[in-house]
Amino acid sequence: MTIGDAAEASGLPVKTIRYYEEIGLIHPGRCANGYREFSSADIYKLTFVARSRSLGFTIEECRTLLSLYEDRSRASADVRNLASGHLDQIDLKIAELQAMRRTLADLVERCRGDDRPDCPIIDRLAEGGEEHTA
Amino acid sequence: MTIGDAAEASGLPVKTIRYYEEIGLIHPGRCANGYREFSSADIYKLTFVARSRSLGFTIEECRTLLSLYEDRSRASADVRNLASGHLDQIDLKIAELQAMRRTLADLVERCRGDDRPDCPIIDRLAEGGEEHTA
DNA sequence: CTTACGGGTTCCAGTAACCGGAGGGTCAAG
DNA sequence: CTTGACCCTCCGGTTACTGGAACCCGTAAG
Repeated sequence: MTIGDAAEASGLPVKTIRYYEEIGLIHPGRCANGYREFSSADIYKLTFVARSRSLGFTIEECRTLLSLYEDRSRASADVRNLASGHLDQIDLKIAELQAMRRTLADLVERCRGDDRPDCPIIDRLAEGGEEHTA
Repeated sequence: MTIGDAAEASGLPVKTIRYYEEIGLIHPGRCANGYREFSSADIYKLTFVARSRSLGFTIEECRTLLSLYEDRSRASADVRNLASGHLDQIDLKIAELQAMRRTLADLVERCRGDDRPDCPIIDRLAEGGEEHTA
C-alpha cells in the first residue's frame, strides 16, 4: 500500500503519517522507487494511534500504548493506569473550562451588547476582582 | 518599575512580559541603563491581558480586547460578540472532552486492571468500533 | 579593589503535533 | 510526449511561551 492508501485506510492525513514515521511511531518499508510501503500491520498501528489520539492521548502516551499493545505479556493494570491518569487530566481540563465558562457566560449575560460603550466585560477585565458574581 | 516589579504586580512571569513586548502587546519605556521601565498604564494592560488569558482568550483575542478597552467609543456589542464567540468555542471544547471522557471512563471501568494481559482498553483501540457502549 | 550576588539584557533553541508549500521524481493513461 | 495524480524531501510556520547561555549593572561586603 502507498501512503495515500494508508491515509484512506487509517483516516489520517498523509502529512500526519509521514510525521509519525519521522518521530518513530511506525516504520514502513520502502519500494524500489523510494515510495513508502505500508503493511497491514502498519495500517493497524496507524488506526490504533488515530483512535488513541481521538481520545486525547498525547503522542508519547500513544507510543506507550503501542508498546503495551505489542507486548502480549503486559498486565492490564499497566494500560488501565495510563488510561485512568489520562482520565484525571481530562476531568481537570473540563473543570477548568467550566469555571471559565461560568465567569464568561455571566459577563456576557450582563453586557447589554448595544452600541453604547458601557461594557461589564471590559470593566471586569480592566478592574479585576476575583469573584464572577457579587 | 522594573520588569521584576511588573511581574510581581501583574502576576505574570518575567519571561512572559518580555514576550508580550516582543509581540507588541505592550510598549514599556527604557531607562538609561537599558532596563525596561513600566508605567502604571503598562501594569494595567499586563493585568488586563493576564485576566483575559486566564479566561481562555487567545493572544490575538487579547490584542483585540486591549484595543477595545482603549477605544472608549466602541460599542459594547463589539466586546460582547468577541466574548460570546469565545464562549461558543469553550462549549465546543467542553463537549468534546466530555465525549472523550465518557468513552474512556467506560473502558477504564471495564478493565480489570490486574496482572493479566486481557484488557478491553487495548482491545478497543486495536479492534476499533465506533460505539463506546454496546 | 575585588568579589559576589541578585537584578537586568539579548538571542537561540525547544516544546506539541502537525500543516502548507516549494521543487522535483514516478507512473499510468491518452 | 504530455498531462495529471501521485510520491519524495526539506523548510518554515503555527501557539504561547519556557529554559539556558553569555553578558551588563548596581550595591554591599571583605
